[in-house]
Amino acid sequence: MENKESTDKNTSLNFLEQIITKDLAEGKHGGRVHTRFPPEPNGYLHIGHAKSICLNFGLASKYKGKCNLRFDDTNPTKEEQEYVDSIKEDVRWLGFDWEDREFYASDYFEQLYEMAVFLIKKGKAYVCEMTGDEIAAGRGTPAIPGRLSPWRDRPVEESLGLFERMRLGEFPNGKKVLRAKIDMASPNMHMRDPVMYRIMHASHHRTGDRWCIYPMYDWAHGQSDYLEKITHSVCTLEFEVHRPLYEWFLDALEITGDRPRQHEFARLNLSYTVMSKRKLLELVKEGYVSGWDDPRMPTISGLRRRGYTPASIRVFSDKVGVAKRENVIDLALLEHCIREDLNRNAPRVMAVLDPVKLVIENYPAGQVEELQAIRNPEKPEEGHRIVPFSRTLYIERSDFMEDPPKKFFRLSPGNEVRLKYAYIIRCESVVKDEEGRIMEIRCTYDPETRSGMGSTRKVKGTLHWVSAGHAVEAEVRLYDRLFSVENPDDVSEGESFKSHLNPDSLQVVKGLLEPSVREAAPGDRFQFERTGYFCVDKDSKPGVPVFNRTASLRDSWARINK
RNA sequence: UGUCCUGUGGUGUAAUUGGCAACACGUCUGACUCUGGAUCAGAAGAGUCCAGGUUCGACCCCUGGCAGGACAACCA
Repeated sequence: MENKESTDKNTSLNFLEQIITKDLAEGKHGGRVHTRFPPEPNGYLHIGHAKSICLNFGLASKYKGKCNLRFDDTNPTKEEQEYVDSIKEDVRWLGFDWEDREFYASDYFEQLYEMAVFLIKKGKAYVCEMTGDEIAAGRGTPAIPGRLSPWRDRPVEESLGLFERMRLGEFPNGKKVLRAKIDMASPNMHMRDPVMYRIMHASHHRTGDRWCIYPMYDWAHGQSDYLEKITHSVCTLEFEVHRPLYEWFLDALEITGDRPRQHEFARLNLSYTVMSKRKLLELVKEGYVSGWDDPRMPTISGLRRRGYTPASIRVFSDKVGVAKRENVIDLALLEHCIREDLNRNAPRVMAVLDPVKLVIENYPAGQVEELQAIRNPEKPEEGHRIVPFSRTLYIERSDFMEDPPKKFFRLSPGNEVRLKYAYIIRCESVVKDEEGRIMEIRCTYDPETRSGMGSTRKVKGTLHWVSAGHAVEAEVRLYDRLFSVENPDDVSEGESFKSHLNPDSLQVVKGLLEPSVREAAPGDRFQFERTGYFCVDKDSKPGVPVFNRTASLRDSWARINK
């Protein structure tokens, strides 16, 4: 029974793996598996792209194949070198290696041009002189067939000549296009004589001004796959309707042997998150966030800055799975993945984010003890850190209650708790200001109970603390979900997704931390004891470190309390 | 009143290709702890969109519905 289950787990393949396994078994592609990750360099990568990256590179490595990085740079007006650089950085950071296979659709412009000439000669493409509006109008609607272009049956030689002159720059933008001659009555809109080339007098981030005609996605993509000998061209569901066209071009080019096949999977959606580049760009441009790498953004760079690890994102992508049905993944799963990673790997540090002073009346003024605290209980081999202890400390305001309910195990008048790594203390009295706000908690300690002394006394609660005279002040940014509703895209007519922005998604507090964080460098991650996981921000200044909250610890007391 | 795709616990993914549904997240109990985190133990929660059919037997096959999504850029 147990054996059966474990075998099941091992043999349980997702649908793409099943396709590949079958292809391999049938001897397709000569036993090769070759995938590609093909971003357009028109923005920053987000967690949805991470899924695609993990999928494509993961499939390749699982089946001992290769995965290319290919920039789909066929629209110079939207693309920039900055994006190319950030994409490369993000893919690398995620832990994937495309080796020497960094390709660009723009590398194939010449070959694509030759292929187009071939199609014209075969009578399968023609130069059309209708305006954009005319083409759109002539295409019809999904239910109504389109009309034939008046240029559809012009002589091959004429199209050939015109196409060459398009390339030479003799015509202004929009004056002519090259269209595939397919079927204006097809129920599939993409088959109604799709545009293959448009005239764009724009300089390209890689080819400069060498070209003024640029291939459309459908024309460039499949052919690029073919030229790179891709076996499995994996893309998202919205390209499903493009597949017949993808096949048509390959057929028209009379490619009969080993050709790429397109397969679609459902893109990732995350609750409390928007994923479209357009919307993310809007948040950036209109200043709702500080930039593409704002720690609240679902971009790879945002998650990185927030403190997510590459491994946690890879694990997430794995747990999310692949299928063809639309999905909305619970943000809690992503959070679970980073907690799991950081709980195991992040060193601990004590921090007080909402401090209240605590004075130990019977502890000698001026005395300082250097206590040993374990760096990471999950990794004892990492040893200890030193934490100074003194008469005046700060504890978390929420760790004290004057009138505690039954199951409150923290500090309250007359009650005892342990200060982590230090002593058992008892609360003797509280000092308040005129408004009744607690200003100071007065305690006594039991000198026999220092950690490691082997005291057998038991208390129900343990508090974390920081020595007032030694604490390091830090800016601590507490992040919460960017949107306050599960599906921000679900808006009523005329409303914007921005109406669902969470006004409390960022709260900045001044925290007090144990002095060991002085050595922390940007990118370092910690678990603040009893609080959550934090990452040192890239903008951190030497004197006052800046921390981003990666995730909070689950507060069971809050759960009991509610 | 077009074509294509998809419907399995709250969420996501499985089910050896026909043998009465498993795993993960989440939720809820409890135990333990020098963090009430972590860990450990346990529970609730779907009978697989609906209706027929084939079959000894259907999440899986067939028929017909229904629901959701994609597609009408010289974007990708």
